[in-house]
Amino acid sequence: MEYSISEVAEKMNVTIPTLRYYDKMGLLQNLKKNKSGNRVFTEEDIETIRVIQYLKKSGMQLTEIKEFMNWCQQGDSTIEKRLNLFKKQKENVLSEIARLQETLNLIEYKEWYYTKALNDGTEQYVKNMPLEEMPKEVQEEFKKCHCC
Amino acid sequence: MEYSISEVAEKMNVTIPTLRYYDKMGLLQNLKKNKSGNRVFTEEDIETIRVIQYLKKSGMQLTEIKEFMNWCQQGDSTIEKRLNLFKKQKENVLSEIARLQETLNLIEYKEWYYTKALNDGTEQYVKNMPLEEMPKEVQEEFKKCHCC
DNA sequence: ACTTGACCTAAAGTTAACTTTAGATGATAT
DNA sequence: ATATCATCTAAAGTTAACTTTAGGTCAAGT
Repeated sequence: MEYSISEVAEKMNVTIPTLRYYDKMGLLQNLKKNKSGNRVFTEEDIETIRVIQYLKKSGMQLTEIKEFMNWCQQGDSTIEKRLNLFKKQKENVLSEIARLQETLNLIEYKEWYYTKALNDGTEQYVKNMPLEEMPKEVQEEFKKCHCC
Repeated sequence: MEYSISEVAEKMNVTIPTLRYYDKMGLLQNLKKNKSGNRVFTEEDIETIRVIQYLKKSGMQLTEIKEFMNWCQQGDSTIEKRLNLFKKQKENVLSEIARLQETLNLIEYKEWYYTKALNDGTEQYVKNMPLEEMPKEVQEEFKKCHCC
């Protein structure tokens, strides 16, 4: 099955210029064109786009992704490099998740804080609430965060 | 306790120009200066910087964060707005975590894939491995992803 | 023959969040 | 008195990842 650029753009939720840009940057190294010069995407090209999107999410820049795509073209001699790359990106994603979890903790503290303020009709009481009166679910490290 | 800009930069792991930039953008609305015009940071200013960092992590832009800081100055009339903001950011962070978890699934599949390729000394076998021979831990959705 | 629609390229423009530069000021050390 | 240091401002520069613009090609429909 083959797809036009507009079909791929819709399917993968990117714009057409973005796909052209990726191609121009060398991220879609196996992408073919038909006789009138239009890009023709295969299932494999679409999988490549999916991988690009995940690698971006894992914190890689397009130039790094391009380098990875070069390695893929070079065959078995680059297997170890590629494995190491994925190991590194795994660490990256894990620490990113941890950081987001921490962010969630702050946000949940604030949610509790402003819910109480809304109930009271004023920030006054929750702002001055002694630590020991706060519920345990409210994260310890944010209990003193009353700046805003 | 009060801090100079360089102390805060080190403590909060940002550059001095970034702190000046945040101040100029109106994100540090209570920040004071001493008689010779130098910024003097209190604990509360530092907490504000911490909140800015988390709000950024939750996906907000600096202009949106500035608007939130304005609401904070406006007092009790904006409590509901602020609560709703945190509710929205919570959803944001949760879906961001979900997306990263999905990214992790792909990466773990690739880790498995390239570990096998490295053992084999070639991609050949793992690339052509029938689905049913793959370990269950390798996520269903990536079993067909052999593009790179 | 002509219009339309989907595609193309090359090049310039955009955006957010900084960073860098240049030049100035004030407090402290020699 | 002078040098050093940390700070300041305003303004210009940077970067990545697109997006937009301008002008052109090609195949299909009327």
